[in-house]
Amino acid sequence: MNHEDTPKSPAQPADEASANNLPKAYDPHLIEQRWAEYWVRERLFDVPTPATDPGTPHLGEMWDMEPNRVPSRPTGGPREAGKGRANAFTLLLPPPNVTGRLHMGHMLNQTEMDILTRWHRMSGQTSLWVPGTDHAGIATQMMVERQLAAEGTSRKSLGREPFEERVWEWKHQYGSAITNQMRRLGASVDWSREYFTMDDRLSVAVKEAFVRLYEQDLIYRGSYIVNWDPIQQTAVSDLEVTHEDRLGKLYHIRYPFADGTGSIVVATTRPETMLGDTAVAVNPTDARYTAFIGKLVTLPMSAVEGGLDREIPILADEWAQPEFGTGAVKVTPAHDPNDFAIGQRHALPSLTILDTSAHIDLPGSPYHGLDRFEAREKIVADLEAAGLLVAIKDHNLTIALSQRSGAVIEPRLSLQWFLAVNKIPAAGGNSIAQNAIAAVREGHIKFTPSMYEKTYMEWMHNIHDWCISRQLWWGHRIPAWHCSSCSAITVARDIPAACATCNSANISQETDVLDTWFSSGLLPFTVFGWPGTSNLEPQLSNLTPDLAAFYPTSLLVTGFDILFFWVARMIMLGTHFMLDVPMPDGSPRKLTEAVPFREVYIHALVRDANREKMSKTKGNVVDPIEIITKYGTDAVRFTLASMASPGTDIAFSEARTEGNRAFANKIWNAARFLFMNLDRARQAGIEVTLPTLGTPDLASETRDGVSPNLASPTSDALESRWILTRLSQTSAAVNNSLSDYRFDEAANTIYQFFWGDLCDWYLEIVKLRLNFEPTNDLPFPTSDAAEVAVSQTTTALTTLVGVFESALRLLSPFMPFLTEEIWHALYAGLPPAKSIALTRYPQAGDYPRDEAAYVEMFTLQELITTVRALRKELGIPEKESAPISIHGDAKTLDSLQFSQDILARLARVSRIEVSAIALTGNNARSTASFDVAVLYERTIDIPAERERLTKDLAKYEKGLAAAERQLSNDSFMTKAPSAIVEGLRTQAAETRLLYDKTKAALDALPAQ
RNA sequence: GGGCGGUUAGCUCAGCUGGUUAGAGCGCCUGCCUUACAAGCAGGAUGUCGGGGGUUCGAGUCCCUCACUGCCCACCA
Repeated sequence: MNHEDTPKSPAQPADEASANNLPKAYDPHLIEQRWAEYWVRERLFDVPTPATDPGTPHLGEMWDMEPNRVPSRPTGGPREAGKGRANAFTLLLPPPNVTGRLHMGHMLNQTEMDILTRWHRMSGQTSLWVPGTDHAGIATQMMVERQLAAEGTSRKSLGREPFEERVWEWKHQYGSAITNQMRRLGASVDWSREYFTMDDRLSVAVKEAFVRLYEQDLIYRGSYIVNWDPIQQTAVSDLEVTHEDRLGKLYHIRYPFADGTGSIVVATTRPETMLGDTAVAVNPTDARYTAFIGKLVTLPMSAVEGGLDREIPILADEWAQPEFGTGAVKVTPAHDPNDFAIGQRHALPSLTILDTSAHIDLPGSPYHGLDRFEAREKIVADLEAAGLLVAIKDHNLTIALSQRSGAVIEPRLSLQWFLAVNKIPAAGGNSIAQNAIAAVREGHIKFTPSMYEKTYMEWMHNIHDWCISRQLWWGHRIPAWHCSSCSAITVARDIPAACATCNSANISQETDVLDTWFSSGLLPFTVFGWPGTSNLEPQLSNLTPDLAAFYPTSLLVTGFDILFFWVARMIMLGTHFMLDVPMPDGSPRKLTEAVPFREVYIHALVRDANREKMSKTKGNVVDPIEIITKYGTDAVRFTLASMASPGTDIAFSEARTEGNRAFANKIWNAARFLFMNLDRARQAGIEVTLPTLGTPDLASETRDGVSPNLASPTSDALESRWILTRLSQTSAAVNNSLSDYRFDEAANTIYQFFWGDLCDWYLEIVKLRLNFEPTNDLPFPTSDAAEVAVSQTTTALTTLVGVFESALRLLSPFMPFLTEEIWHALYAGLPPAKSIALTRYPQAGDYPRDEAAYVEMFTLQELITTVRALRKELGIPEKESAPISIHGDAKTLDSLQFSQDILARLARVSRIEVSAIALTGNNARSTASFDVAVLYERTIDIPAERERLTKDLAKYEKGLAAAERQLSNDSFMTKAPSAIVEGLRTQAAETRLLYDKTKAALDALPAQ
């Protein structure tokens, strides 16, 4: 911890930890970078593939593998997800886009994952966190296209292959920006397993998945209405479309009957699509129109030259709703999903009248080449001129926008590839959606918070086939070849030489690529090597050693925004493919082992301090790197963790972060205190045993008992017994909270323990026990004094170091940098493990509990607090000591008798008198267990005192009344559990006592 | 149009299966540079738990209803 020099290798820190060379204020910059690099360089969190042992991969062997070696699994740590399963905790990082920059959402996500991974690792599980990045089709393509535009060129003028090369170049140059930012956060991932979704091995897997689904007849190609983004010029899935309410117009347009006998008025929001109308529909029950059914109308564009002069039928279809508009609807099958369905029902032709950029595509017509919105205006004007525009009404409509480009979605009939999610495979079994539903319904996947299970189910039950093709260049190109001779399609794993149908060599590969989510939906098994490379029996070969060891993954941590995009797709594809992969023992895999993960933890959105969604346009985006630079990574991590309560969004607060930086500083200074005293001890020749409880070797020996290191030589002083009890309680609470993903509870518990218990009380008391100059100022009168002092100092310091080291381990998953730094310094260059992250997580059973000490300490704290308050009220100067008088039961007095030195130091008590009678008056206060008076002559502020007492009295009176009402209520007495009744009785008695005392004090106040 | 949340101190939020007198951090007020820490220490003030009704011996907690607010889903021209 020598910060004056150039940073030393963290593996060999300064020889001696000394308070002298520690800066007074904690400066995260001096240490964070160093440790982040150390963790990566030393490969501390890598988990190698288990040795191939055909038949039964043996995870037990992994315990001997350095360096991810952890103490044996203690009892009371994380709950095991599946019984009888290897002791592994596996987690897949939701891959950020290669184009991405770290934002607060990432940081929250990664902080939570890192806390859990570090906790599981320290709890004795082989913990594997797999990182990677996503090629993010559209986003990346856009990024490079923008770059090209700046250079005055374009994707199209470059051509497909040079463009793809260009994107790869971009990826190699900038693609690691986000993972480098991750390293800075201290994410304890296995970097040796880092993947990119377009890596060769993953591309092979994507191809394999596609081909298998095609062979199973679950992928098909067809012409359907899809959501078309005219800017990107590609189809997008339903999920990539957002809806916005806008005020629009409803146009009433007259369509004259072809026979000249009249007309019908239709209502539409999109007059321009009438160019593609092939029918008019009315409801069969609509009496206004039944007579017209079967008649032909002339498309009113007939006045225009260009082949638009056509007659279309009026037909009956349930879709037309009499109440809406005029009750008659024009039908444009190629440009509206509903109209398409009507067209299907009535075998109508589909006329595509817009090109891929949403311009009218009708050569020869006066509208040709116009943008759809320009065309609308012109058509409306023309209709009006022709006297065919009946009305224009305001109309609230919902428009569909492309999430990525913001373009108004144009429903467009086009040839796309789909995944049939509701189809029962030819070979039998369940549909993809059915498996995905069963996996959750049968409890093989658990959602936290559980309400998301409902959301998931709702969506999955109403799911449509998934359009998986995209008209992009960047992505996994669909492994299908079109034959120009017979137009058959050949789908193959390897580039085919000829058409599989007619054997023609005139084949060319499909130009579409796959939806990015198709490849990321496969990740939970493809990252572990699926489909395998061996040439064994194909199905069996799919079980790679990594899959055997790590699939299903334990957990998925993510935001709800990708619940459908990614989570649902992983469940669909995971259950579909993995059901075919045998278990390590050769038995068929069941659904429970086929799921991609056993649990899903869904976290909140990070918003700004005003609860506004962070967005670039609003300019309220909080850059995590900026905040980290300002407050330190640990402080930001701790802030996010402490605010991450399930179900509610996080309003990121800089004030909170500031508070947590103060917490880090507090710990830093507690460490300085510790090192200062270790220095003194060294100079005084006192030897302090460093704690080994958390180290791998000792942990296995002490797993069921109390560490000999902490139990002995442990001071039997009250504060020692108390702090160990608190440590045990805190460990229990933190482990419980983390089991339930209650990061907020866990963080707050540790905060309270470290600051409240350890620093505010324990450290202050321990100062009394540390005495390095036995000849001076000694409270012991005997000649053995020096010896006693040395032994007391030794045990006190040993306990202090032990407790502090445990607290560091407890905090380590939350604040990995700070704790790593101090922990290494504690061992002065000879740490018992390479990292605090490889030590054992504190367990309740690691520390002796002493309930009596807990109660005794509570009374003492109450006394000290009361005396402090009285002193303040009496206006006693801070530095001045004062005598007190106590009245209480024998037990209380007895216990306080041994704590006189503590009272003297913490409450500046110079002398203690015992009073046989109750104490009242303006210098006294009462609690349930004692009365105490500070003996100090000073006039007090009588009105203020009267006000305080009156307030108290009212409070007691109210409480007493409530309690007595309850106690005299027969049904309460008979129905309430006895513990509650007893509790209330005790409380009532105490309140009565306090009431009486307060009343007496009030009466004793001089009148004014 | 369906569905799901939220409403607790000035601010941001806890409060688990209903059970003693509702908590924390920040902010605020008062006094302290007490030799680990002023990014600190000590003391203090602050709530008809959104409104109304109900169930219960007992409701911040369960039910109904209203209000406000946020989000997700949705093919009504």
